[in-house]
Amino acid sequence: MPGPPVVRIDLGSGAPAYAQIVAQLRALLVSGALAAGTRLPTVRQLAVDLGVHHNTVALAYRTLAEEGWLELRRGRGAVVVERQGPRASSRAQEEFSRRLEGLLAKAAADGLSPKAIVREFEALGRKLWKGKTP
Amino acid sequence: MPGPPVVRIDLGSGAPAYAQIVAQLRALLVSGALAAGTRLPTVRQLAVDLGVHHNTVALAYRTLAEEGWLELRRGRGAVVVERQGPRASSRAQEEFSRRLEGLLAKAAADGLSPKAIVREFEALGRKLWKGKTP
DNA sequence: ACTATTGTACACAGACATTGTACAAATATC
DNA sequence: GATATTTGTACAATGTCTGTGTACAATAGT
Repeated sequence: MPGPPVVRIDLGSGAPAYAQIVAQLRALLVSGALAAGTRLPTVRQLAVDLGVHHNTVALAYRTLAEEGWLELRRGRGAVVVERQGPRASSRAQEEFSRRLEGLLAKAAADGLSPKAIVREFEALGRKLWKGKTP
Repeated sequence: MPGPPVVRIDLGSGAPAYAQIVAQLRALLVSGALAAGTRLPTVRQLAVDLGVHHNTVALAYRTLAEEGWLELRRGRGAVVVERQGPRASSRAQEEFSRRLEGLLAKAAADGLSPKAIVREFEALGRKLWKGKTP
């Protein structure tokens, strides 16, 4: 039986390390790959794996805890909890729309074809909603 | 005859102002809404419109100039030029994949339904490739 | 020629990201 | 049960990033 899925970050990507950790763990949480009850690696363990300071991982965990994904307790660790997502706000909708537009434009500017972009989108969609809301 | 399309940024969105300007202008450039030969507003004019410092706009313009979209000259202004986009690198492909995954997961976590997400994706696709590469 | 316009250079202030270090709460060991 | 270990947290220090104030350089207009 495998341990929890691994996180890999890309230093030198511009994006802050803690934000990359948050983004990747959130993807695993949304997809259900990290189900309620799962215990995450300790902040120090994951920090060593990624080559960053444990406070950087701690900040990522705290961010996810504030979103309702994790429960954090000293001495125990980080555990995934049941979570009822919020209702979609128009704020979130607009934010998503603008960020997606920027991302697609950047991809096109970098030479990715519309076909390749659509393919990637569909692949990620299957990955994220793997049997959740088909 | 209308002037060039307007840019609107959202301070308090977390994203840096100059990055928002870059992202929105790049979207207009990719879609062809800003064609070669078009003259952009001066850095000071756009800065006043957006409520930021002109050096902030200048940084955005310089970023787009380095990507090959604009030609900048003192006294003249910023003009859109013909641009041959690069071939897609695997680096760009991976970058896009990870950013898109993070964005989709964030949207899902914020309560957006898969249906709403797909709808937005298709709408933006039509907007960005309006008659370019169908 | 001279003035106005326009992008640029550079130093400064504040916010943010990461780290070093020490601490507090829970658990494991004996 | 006392004690050591494990685990998340608090906080200051440092370097980087963002945005601004101000002055300058190059082009255009008169």
